[in-house]
Amino acid sequence: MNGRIPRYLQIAETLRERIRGGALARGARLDSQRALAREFGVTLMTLRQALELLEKDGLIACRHGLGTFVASPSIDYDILHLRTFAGDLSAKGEAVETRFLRSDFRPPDRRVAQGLRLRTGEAVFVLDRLRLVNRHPMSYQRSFLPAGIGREVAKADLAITPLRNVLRFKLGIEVTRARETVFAVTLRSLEARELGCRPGTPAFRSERISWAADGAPIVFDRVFIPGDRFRITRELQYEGARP
Amino acid sequence: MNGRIPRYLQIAETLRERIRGGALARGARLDSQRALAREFGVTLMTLRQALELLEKDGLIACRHGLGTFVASPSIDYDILHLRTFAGDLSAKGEAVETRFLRSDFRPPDRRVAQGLRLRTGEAVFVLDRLRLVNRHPMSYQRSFLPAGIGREVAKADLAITPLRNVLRFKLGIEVTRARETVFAVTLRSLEARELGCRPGTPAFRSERISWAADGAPIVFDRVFIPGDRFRITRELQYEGARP
DNA sequence: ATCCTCCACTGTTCTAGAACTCTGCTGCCC
DNA sequence: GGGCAGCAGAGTTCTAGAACAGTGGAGGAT
Repeated sequence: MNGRIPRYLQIAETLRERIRGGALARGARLDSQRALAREFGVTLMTLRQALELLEKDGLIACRHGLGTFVASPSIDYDILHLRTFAGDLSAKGEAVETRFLRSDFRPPDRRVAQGLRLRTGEAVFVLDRLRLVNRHPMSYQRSFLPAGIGREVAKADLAITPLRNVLRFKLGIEVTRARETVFAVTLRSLEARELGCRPGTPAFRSERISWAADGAPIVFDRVFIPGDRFRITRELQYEGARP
Repeated sequence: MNGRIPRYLQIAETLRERIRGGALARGARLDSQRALAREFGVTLMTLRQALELLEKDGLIACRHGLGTFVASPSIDYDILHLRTFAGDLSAKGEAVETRFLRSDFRPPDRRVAQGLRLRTGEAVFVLDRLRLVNRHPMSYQRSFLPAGIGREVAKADLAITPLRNVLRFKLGIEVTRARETVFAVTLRSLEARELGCRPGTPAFRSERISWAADGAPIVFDRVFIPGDRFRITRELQYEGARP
């Protein structure tokens, strides 16, 4: 029956804001623990409780004798969870934003044509988007849709409406199955430019095909995510002998 | 240059022993934090540091106003994809071969030291192996083990005995839990040479920590897999209403 | 120039309390 | 009997220090 928030949680939140807001750049060193304790008017123990929280979240890294540093943001993606990428991120309290770049009708490459089961010569609707987490580019996503669906989708304002919602509410299409394949690649100049990194940067390339209930392929997504901003995590449990 | 072990680590180890040894049954309530602090002759703060460790390992659960309880080991049987990412490809009917490269005792880097919960200065047993599929190098694997375990493991003929079997049958250690994290990287010259590709080749780097039933870290595996030889695939099923 | 020792600064561990909240029970009051 | 106030005992948060331990640089010795 009490709205009281522990001091160390408040401090953690304040520091989190500073990092998120850019007041503390990645790799920067925070003030010493003693200085921060003075600034917040708490003891070392209390401040350290706050830091431990941030460290557990991977936002900072403490190094004995050196200082406390802002970790380069790397987002964990639990591959066993079925949530969409954006959903996973927003669940972690990050500010996720999708920026519409451009759309077009174009002939697909062979992988896309095969994935969407198109006849040769059939054009597809191409949709380029950029996902930002905490205002930093996180992934460059190019989606391909069959021309028939694409023509309907193109009428919607994709700058504000999520593609999934357009499919579900305007077209009544429900995605029920998907297959995702992840490759390790290096970025080429086009993707690197959009993501603000150098060509040759290591990255994940994810390709996902989504099917409707009737088995018709709906979307082919191709996503590029720089390796320094992302990682895939799995927790494994082995059954068997136990104490 | 110091074998000193913090008091809270010693206490955590003692409690771990009690749980492992059956002195504390699952679901049993531990003595109150104040009583335990008295018993070990430390302050509440120090004792709580020990409890936090055990809680993070999932061995105990603290409940405000009620007490501290030995966690009942909850096994997730619904996670059925237990095959490790970098692990056995043999199930796919490929001719898999493991080539022993070298082993050594060496000081670990920071990531390894942290993952294995080592004190600085403590050396680890390093084991380098190459996995070949159809006689082609597939992954370069470097495993790190705590020195105590490593000394026993080093006595085995690792060129012919799988590490997992050495742990299980010679040391009686059963891995019950693991966490795997996958990064996108480019290969550096050492790994590239072993794998027979050019430096700068895009690759997956997988890091896995494996824990025994009592929560002790056993192995830190670091695996490099060139991107042109491997990819991760997963099937997703969406059922009914989803977020 | 090179090595080494020392030192300042950093994070880390710990003491000895005090006051707080949360939970379940007990006993009073109706 | 039913409800509710209070209480005891549990975990939680916090103070104000002190001492320990790892790092890297400054300055002296060689």
